Amino acid sequence: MMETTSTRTDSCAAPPHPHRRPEGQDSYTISEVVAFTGLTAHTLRWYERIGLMPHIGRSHTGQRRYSNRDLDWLDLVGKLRLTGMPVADMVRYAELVREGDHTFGERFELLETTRRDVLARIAELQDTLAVLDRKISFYADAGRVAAYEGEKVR
Amino acid sequence: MMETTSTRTDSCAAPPHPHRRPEGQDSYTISEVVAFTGLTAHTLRWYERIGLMPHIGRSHTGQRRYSNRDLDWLDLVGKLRLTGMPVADMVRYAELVREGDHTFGERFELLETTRRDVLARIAELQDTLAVLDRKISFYADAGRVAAYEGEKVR
DNA sequence: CGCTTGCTTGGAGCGCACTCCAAGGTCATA
DNA sequence: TATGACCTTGGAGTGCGCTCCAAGCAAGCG
Repeated sequence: MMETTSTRTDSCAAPPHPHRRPEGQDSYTISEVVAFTGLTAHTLRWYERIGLMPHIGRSHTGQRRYSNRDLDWLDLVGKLRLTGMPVADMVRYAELVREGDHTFGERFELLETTRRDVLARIAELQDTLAVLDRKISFYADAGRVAAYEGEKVR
Repeated sequence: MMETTSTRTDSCAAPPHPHRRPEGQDSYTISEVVAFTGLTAHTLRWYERIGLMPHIGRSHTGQRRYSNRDLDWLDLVGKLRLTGMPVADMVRYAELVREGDHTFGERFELLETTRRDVLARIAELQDTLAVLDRKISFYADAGRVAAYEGEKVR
């Protein structure tokens, strides 16, 4: 078997990074990174192609060797992805990082905007949760009483 | 102009349904529903085609006339959409509703599963928020000090 | 009557985020 | 040294959720 699709380990894993090797020996193959992140090798290569990752270091024969730093970046990308941030925006952020220190302000603003988006999203979800709870208790205790959908949803 | 793309009003609108007409006179054209929901007419027709909406009532000339009930259903669909629930699952739920009372159990379970998903999603987002906050304060008070990305992200 | 606006349909097209393929080179173990 | 797992590339394909198109019908208006 090759190119495993998603060896995503249980998400209730340990907090830090149990698998990482110390600085200096931090050189991971793409399949190791697949195992750590749950991303596919395809996706990792694609991230690099579109500029969402820096160019990854290579072995003497041209194979990718990821560093701890690369893994940290992937962690951040993973988090940002969870917020629903478009890949294009993350690429933009990556570009700002590559461009150097004079982009600090812009990066800061991008993060702040994202933060506000996340807060708004959480609020939306909590709103939805309320609707869901109402509907669930409706089903739970109205048992099977004439209860068609759309009835006092809100 | 026709087929406006997104006349989404500010989301801090009034809680109930300021625009609705009383039962008996609740007959809205597709463009009215577009204005209410922020969906496009295309999307509304598509929802109907794929079975996410029941077949909508028609005028004597075959034009769609939405009822308050239809609007309620669209509200629910909008909420479920916010949770990230796939359209296919919402269609499944719609089917269960059409199939009648004997699907109560299954509907209940679907809602409960969704509820758990939403809770998990909120937790994820809060986790992300913490990362974001850390990074933001890093940018804020480290000012412009050597601060490359991936540095102690977590 | 012609013009505009708004609605109808089936089917094609689009943007995003992957996802996979084909052809070939590399590495570790027996 | 040979087998098989793993890696490389550019480019094509997929699935989702819309999004749009073309052709045509119906109503209102000057």
